[in-house]
Amino acid sequence: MTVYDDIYEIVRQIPRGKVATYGQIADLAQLYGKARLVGYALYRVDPKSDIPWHRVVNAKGEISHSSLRYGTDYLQKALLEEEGVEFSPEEKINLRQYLWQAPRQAEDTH
DNA sequence: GTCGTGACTCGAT
DNA sequence: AATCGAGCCACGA
Repeated sequence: MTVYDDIYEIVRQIPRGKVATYGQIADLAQLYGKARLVGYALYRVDPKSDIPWHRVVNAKGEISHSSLRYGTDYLQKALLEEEGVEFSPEEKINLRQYLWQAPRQAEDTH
């Protein structure tokens, strides 16, 4: 059991057509201020996994990626568009509209 | 064992 | 509004 498992669980809870930021996920995982771990966790995950990694974007609403890995930037944008998420001319997402409103006290379900 | 880097975020200038 | 720097933890060399 690692902190990554919590991150994965949270990412899986992101509803279709919504997006979440690294910082938000980190907060839900009780990792406030450690958003980099979230990015690292998603870096470790494979596109074929059950985790909707494409619904995770940075705080600016843009698609972030390390390097030219699998062209995941385009894939992510395509997947989000299929879910109904619109991109600005600058290829940004309007977080005011599409940001996932995480359930209150998600980290303390018991 | 140390050192550097990374799908990030925030506060201050 | 945009840019710079510091902070956080895990992993690879």
